[in-house]
Amino acid sequence: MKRKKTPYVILGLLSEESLSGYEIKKYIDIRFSFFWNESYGQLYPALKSLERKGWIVSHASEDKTKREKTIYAITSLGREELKAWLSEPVEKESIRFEILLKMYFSSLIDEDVMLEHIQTFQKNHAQQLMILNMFEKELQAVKDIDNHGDILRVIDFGQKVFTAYDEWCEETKHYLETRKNK
Amino acid sequence: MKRKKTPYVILGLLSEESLSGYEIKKYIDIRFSFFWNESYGQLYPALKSLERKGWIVSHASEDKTKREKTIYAITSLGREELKAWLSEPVEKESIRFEILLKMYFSSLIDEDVMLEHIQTFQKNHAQQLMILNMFEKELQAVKDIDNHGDILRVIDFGQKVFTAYDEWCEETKHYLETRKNK
DNA sequence: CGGCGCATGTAACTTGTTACATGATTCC
DNA sequence: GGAATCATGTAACAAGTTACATGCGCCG
Repeated sequence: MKRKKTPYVILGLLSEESLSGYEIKKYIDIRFSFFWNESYGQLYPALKSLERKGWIVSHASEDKTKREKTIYAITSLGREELKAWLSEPVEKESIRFEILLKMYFSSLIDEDVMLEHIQTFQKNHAQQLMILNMFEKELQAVKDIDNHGDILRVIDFGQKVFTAYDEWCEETKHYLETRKNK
Repeated sequence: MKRKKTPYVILGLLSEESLSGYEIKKYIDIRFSFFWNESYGQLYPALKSLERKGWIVSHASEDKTKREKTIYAITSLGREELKAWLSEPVEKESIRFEILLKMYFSSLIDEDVMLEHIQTFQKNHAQQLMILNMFEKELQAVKDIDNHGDILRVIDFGQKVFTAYDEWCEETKHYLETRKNK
């Protein structure tokens, strides 16, 4: 059974600090983007639903000089539910790599087109790897965060995987170049 | 804009040989499982829709000793559409790694529970890697398939990535063990 | 003759994306 | 004053999963 996971990302982030919906989205886009994504269409309704269940509570922002926003805070019930979910087995992820599908059937198209695809894929992920390396450096500077080590482990996952991608791209480009010249 | 990709997997497989819906599903489950998946709920309706568009045609199986099945074959129009899709840029994949989300917030739960998660994740992917290694050996034995090299490239992707996963798991297990004993 | 795999399908549901709307505030 | 970003939302749509139904053919 596929369980909705949006509520738990929200709970996770709110377990660290109270945030508005907009801030949660920002947070996910910046920190989690390499392994997670959420759209507003999922996020805002999920916040409403979590509040109805009593897992989170909202209050207006205090800084009256700025535009008011709705800040959400986790409740102790929400914290319990989060812990319960964290303890549950990880569901099998269903991944779809369009690039591999195209590579698999690439004999049907021009090598140069496939090379273009690989090039773009490689560039995109090199970019992501760079960002991760930056994050890692930043994190190593400030060691006072409590889940410092856990975050570094998550970043390391990205670094390992994106490095693997890069190597694959290099080899595959070479393969396609060779195939082209015969 | 997110385009449905099920039709193109079907077209791809049918570009190699004519198959029934059931066979297509089998094929994807076995050969593509590490980077793609389809459910019958997507597959059968997609076949109907592709036939209506004239991208594929169906005919009853010939072997009358066995139970009849509907075999689909790609049309030249379908082949053109497949090629057109293969040439289009690869869309950004939206990946969600539940294991990383749980790792990120793992300070909230017992180390042993998280270790269990990692253990399972590692075991599952080690299994997949083994299967890929098997496939690779099989493929290297029979070199007469036309897109032999492309398939090997796809397999290599899986091998690289799953090896990266395994290393990450080892290091993360070690990290959690250390964290546990302090 | 019972169970498993072959074979095809669909309805109900859940999940996720996109596009749009609205208006405030900030920065140049 | 106009563009960008902050901030919150929703309706319509698209995509994907699950659970179920049905029946054949083969093997032990």
